[in-house]
Amino acid sequence: MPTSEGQELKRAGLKVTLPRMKILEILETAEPSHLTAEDIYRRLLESGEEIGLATVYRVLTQFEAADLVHRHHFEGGQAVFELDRGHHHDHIVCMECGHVEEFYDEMIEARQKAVAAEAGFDISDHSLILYGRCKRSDCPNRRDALAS
Amino acid sequence: MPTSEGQELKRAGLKVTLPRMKILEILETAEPSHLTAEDIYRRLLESGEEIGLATVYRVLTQFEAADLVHRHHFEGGQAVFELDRGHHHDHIVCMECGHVEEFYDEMIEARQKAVAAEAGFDISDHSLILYGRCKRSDCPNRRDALAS
DNA sequence: ATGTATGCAAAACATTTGCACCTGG
DNA sequence: CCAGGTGCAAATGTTTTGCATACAT
Repeated sequence: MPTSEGQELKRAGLKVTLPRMKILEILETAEPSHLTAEDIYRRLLESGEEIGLATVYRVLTQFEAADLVHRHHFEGGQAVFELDRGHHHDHIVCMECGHVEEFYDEMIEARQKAVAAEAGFDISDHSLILYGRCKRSDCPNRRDALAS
Repeated sequence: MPTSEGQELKRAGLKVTLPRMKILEILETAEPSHLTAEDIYRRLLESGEEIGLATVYRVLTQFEAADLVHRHHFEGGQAVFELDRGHHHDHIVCMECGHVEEFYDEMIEARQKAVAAEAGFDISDHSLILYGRCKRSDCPNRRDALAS
């Protein structure tokens, strides 16, 4: 019985290997869903896998090329990776606790297109990130400050 | 007679030194107005100044803290710096030639605020970058591809 | 003078790459 | 079996830092 991970990999034209399976599995079950390469590496080690950080980067780069994941450059140096679940969205990042919230706004998307057309650009991608503070005390995912 | 650069530095609470003056001057007269630290370093060397790259980074970081400049993280690894001329705007970046165009859209700004409020965030900053291709043949500022 | 800024070289990081070995189909 | 994938270590590219010297006030 082929796993769903295995099928996804084949569909993407990638050989089904253990590192790729494991990394995909981590991305699929990750909570929160935005992880750095090191986050993934650490989780692999924790679950006893002998996978190198270089492989994590290589696999993530392949996944990105295959549109399985997106790479975001939030503030703080490290890129974060997120599984493409088919629904485009933008991000709000809490600079106090690192919590990431997703949103999608039809009007913003439309205005972006209009603005690009006006400027004579063919847009292939965009990045919209709001930085701020979530006022909730139950803020999950507390990690080192992302703030500059 | 104090130069305008000198006054700006004093206003920002920074001691008036030659490296700071020169770097501020480069930022003020830069065309295009988005420069990497290396861009600035190269221009300093070209005009015969003996200023280290480390100093360029230190000064830019201080300028950023003093809100004299903004630091943007376009794709391609290097941060780019831009003088704060008092008018907030977002960016369209051509992935073929690196040309950067600025835009401001009231509706997008308004929607961002609304979205943030809905999510319970206090927004302190945001980053909106559109990536694409400018179709013009007279595309200025041709540099190494920024594309991934 | 005196505390801060600077230059240089070395460190710190995130990420990529070379290469010998291992593995999936 | 054999192309491609992986681990490790070393290289890369950007940005930061330690420290002795130089400078602004």
